[in-house]
Amino acid sequence: MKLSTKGEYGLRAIIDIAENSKNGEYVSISDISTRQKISDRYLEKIIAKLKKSGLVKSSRGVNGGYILGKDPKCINMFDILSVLEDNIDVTECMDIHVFEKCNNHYTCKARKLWVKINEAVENVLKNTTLLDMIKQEIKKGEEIE
Amino acid sequence: MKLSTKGEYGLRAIIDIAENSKNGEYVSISDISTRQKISDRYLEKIIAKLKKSGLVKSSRGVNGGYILGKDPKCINMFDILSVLEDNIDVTECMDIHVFEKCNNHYTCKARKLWVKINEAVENVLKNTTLLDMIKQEIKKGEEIE
DNA sequence: CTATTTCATACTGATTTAGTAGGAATTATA
DNA sequence: TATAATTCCTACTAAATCAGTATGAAATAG
Ligand code: FES
Ligand code: FES
Repeated sequence: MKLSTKGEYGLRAIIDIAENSKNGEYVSISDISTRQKISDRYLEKIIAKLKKSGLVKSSRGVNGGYILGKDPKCINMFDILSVLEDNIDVTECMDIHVFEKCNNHYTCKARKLWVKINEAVENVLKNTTLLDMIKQEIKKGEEIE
Repeated sequence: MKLSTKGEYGLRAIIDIAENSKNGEYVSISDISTRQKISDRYLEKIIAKLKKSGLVKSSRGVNGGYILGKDPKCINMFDILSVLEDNIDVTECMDIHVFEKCNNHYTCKARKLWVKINEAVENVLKNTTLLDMIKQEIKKGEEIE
């Protein structure tokens, strides 16, 4: 039940972009990779997916890099992770294309749980925006730290 | 973000046991494997985990097999899946033992999402009992099928 | 022109997954 | 007591996936 590093690194990367292109500056892979301590070659490949989906836009050449493709409050976690992860469902049999795999799709009791888990996860993902992730939460009593 | 077959098969197996040992009869691996269409050798290994954790009890020899170790309403999905899956958290860094892995555990913005997902999944798992899974739901309008 | 950057494609070692295999121990029943 | 049915225990393995490398072309600012 684990996310791949693509999902993990990719989310960290887009958060990094959101935080570091505040003045319209492009954020380069090398910057992200040093800040996030992730292999730059690997990051390239991961960010390519974000690019392809339109979640980020790019500029080549000197001072190039990436910026968000949309307003951070219009990007939610489901958008991001479904691009990064090959599939986001808990089991194969949740995928309509492989529904024959199960011995008895329609009566299978286990299926009820997969549905519930999927719903719960999707609910979190769709209701959490990129803005939610980057905004500072001011909580009382935390000044001490 | 996918469950392993251990989790999938294991849950189907314990549901099968719950449904087929109604009169105190032990349910054998070969019965489960033919009903569920899962390799019996593989099932052996999976059910061994359930046995070890006390979720099922076994009897060797002729007419042997497995029965539930507890009342199905006292077994929840978290109990079952945490025994079957090596880890149930969405990312490594949710594991306290590997918290150094993250570049900055305390300020990492991505972490907020991992926490939310984990909470949502745990909530479903802990609030769904084995009894919930096996009981027939009578819904109006389904007699037609 | 040159340095810097993304973009595209192919390759690879390590790890994990999903099983298999062989046989010992236990038990009901005839 | 012999036998068949069952769990139990440990080791092995082929295939797939993961995580990352490698190479170099294309674009662009200065
Ligand atoms: S529907 Fe896939 S496990 Fe049953
Ligand atoms: S705490 Fe693990 S990704 Fe940040």
